[in-house]
Amino acid sequence: MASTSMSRQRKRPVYSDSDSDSDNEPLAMRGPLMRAKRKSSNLSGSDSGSESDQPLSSKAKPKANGILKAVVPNGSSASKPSIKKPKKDAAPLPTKEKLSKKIKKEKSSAVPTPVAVKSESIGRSRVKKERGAPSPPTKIAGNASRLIDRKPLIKAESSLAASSQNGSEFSEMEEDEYKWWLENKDNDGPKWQSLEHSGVLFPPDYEPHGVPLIYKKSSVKLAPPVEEVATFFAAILGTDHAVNKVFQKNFFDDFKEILDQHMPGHPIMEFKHCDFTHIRAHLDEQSSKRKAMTKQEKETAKRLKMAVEDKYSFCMLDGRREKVGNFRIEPPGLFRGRGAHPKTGKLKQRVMPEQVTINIGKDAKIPDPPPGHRWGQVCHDNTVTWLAMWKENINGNTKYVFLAAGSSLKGQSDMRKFDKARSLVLHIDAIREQYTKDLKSPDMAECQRATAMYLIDRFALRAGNEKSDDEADTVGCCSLRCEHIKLEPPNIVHFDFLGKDSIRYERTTEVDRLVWKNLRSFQKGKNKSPSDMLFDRLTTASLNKHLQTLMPGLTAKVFRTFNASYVFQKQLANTPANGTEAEKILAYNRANRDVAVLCNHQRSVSKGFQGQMTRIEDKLLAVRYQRMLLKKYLLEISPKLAKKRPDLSEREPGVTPKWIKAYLLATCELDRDKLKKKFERDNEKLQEAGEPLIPELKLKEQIAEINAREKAINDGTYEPEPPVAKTATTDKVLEKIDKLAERIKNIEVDKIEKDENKTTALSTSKLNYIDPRISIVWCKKYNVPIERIFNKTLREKFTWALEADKDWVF
DNA sequence: TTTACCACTTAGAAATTGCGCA
DNA sequence: TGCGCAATTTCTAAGTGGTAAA
Repeated sequence: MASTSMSRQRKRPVYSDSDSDSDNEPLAMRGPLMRAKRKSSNLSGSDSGSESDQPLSSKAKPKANGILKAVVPNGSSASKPSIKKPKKDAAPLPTKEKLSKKIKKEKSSAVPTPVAVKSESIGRSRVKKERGAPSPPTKIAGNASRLIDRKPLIKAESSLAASSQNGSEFSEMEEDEYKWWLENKDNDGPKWQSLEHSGVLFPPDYEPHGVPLIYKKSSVKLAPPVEEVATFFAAILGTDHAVNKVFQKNFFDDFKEILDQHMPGHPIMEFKHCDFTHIRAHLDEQSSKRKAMTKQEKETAKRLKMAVEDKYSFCMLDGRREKVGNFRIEPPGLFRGRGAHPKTGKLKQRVMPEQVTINIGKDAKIPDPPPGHRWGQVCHDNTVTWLAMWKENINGNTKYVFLAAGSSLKGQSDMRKFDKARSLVLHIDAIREQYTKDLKSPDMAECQRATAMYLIDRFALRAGNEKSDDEADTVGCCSLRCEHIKLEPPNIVHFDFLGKDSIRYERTTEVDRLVWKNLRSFQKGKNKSPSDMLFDRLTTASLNKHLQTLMPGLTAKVFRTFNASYVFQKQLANTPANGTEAEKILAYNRANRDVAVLCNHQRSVSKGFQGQMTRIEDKLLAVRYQRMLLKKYLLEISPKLAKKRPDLSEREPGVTPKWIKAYLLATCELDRDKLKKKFERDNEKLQEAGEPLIPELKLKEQIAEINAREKAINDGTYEPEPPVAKTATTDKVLEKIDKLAERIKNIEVDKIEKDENKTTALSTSKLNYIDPRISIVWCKKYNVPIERIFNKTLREKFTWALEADKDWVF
């Protein structure tokens, strides 16, 4: 909304095709997999899977050998001399002229004049003051208003203290929305003026269960602190961690230490003789008990939990109630490092109040530490946003308690992030021109920097800070080693390395020929071995320092946000304007998926995936079969329709005689089971009521009917009944057929989406990289309710973007 | 200039909740 | 009404990038 960049002249980046086969768009997203999946789609509409209909003006076509070929924006090969100039108006971004109009419009709304802002949450209006002035006291109903309207806001008898005395008063206050985005909030300077909160919530003390560890087939009763650690291991049995040798070793080293300390003279010497299964059985039993609780018991437990957490859930920031994020101190457990983390399995110790620093307003009441304890430190630092912090014992990292994602502080920072990425639109042409020039630089540092910038810009690579030996061996752009790329002339690069969270980045693509030559020279440099740094004259710090000279505030990570949002906006142009809501959402999710592929956001395939796909397939065929029966019946009662509606004579794909037989037989099996269950249930009820039971003969009769049906199916004499009342008119049958058609379409969309999302996680890009205003504007344009694409959490996180004008572009 | 530290964002997995279907 | 699956939420590890200290 009130973007800082709006007053400047905005221009669309020009995607030029240089002689050095430069293709100025992120390429990484154009994987062969994606194309193949698209091709498998049999849906109509603009995103039908036809290559020519594909969204990217610059598409990668998998070559016969599976190599991804980089192509220029118009779709032709970048490496071929016959490159067509990209049509500058083809991109979804508006023209310069339109933009300047838009800017004028935005300019006028960028500086918010005092306006009456309607509070959506409670339907009241209030008048916002001019920006820069302090926020007005928030008007809040009932007791709460007493707490908030007071001036000065926080005194010895603080609002929070008052609220915490009577439980949830504080958090039940009626909320009045504070539209911080209508103010021009300064990034520098203090983050808050006053801050009240209730501190942090500690995990409960350990309660021993007394289940022994089995060592060399003998029971060993463990001392409670030892039992606790053994129970941590029992809890991870069945996961990959439990069989990871490093995890086992690290765990056992720490376990042994606890054993030596609390049970001197214990017999436990080797991990391989430890049997945690009894403890695990106990945990499973506990879990089953929890699951078996009645609805009411569950509700009571939930209410009790909420009552305890209530006071920690909210804080008062500058007199406004804000949600706290992770107010819980992390419980002790085993460190689950990702990938090949050398410390995985080590014991994460219990955090004591004495280790915790509380950050709170000077005038606020300091929350009470748990009885018998004191806080490590209390500070009043308003230049930071955290409410509490402590150091964990595994890596010595600091853990912070921050406000929730939907809070004003996080929202402001988010909006700034996207505005910054958006302002890169204005600089990207010059930046690309500059680094393309620098690719030829005789200065090695400059040449490496330009090459790295190309990779960061085109493949959305992370910066790649250096890491120490006691972390997993993962890399980003600047920390790539020679072994992470393989070069194939004239310009093909195979990337294969582990990125953040040890997620594999594996991609084969064409690059600019100069980039390829540079990479070869960096790789084959003097005495370089595979484990040497590819960019040995480059650091993230030096790269970012250079980026700052190109655009204020520009760092390597801004390219990821910029490219993600830009690609997303562009791909959304493939939304079928006249499609159904499901088809529009499919197009939306596909654009989202393109971004996720670009950013390499992966997820592991869930265990039951194949089974789920088979079930969807079965469901689809079953509905098709129903439609087939209806069509057949309709032509029997109205043979004249055959000419008018040739579709009624069309075969249902996949519904073969073999499938029909198997399906009908499976139905018999299912029906028998159902009958038996119903019979038992009914009789149980009758017995409870003291009424006469249904005789078993009745059940046997019904089962005999099913058996006869089964025999007829096997004999090939079975004639299925049409799934419609015999009295139904032709119109009624037609109506039913149309309904089934819609159902089939929906199942097909589900199936395609499920398959396409198998290994790609869409949520990360949606949450962190795609400017939410693009989605909101899309919803307005295509008349899709925002709830269909943003869940409650996302809507809360992106409240600042909800009012984006329908003409807004990234 | 390098290193350590700090504050924050980004990330996938796991846990929990909700919902549709038989 | 219960079950299975999907969606959502929670959890916390693992990044980035700025700055102060060595």
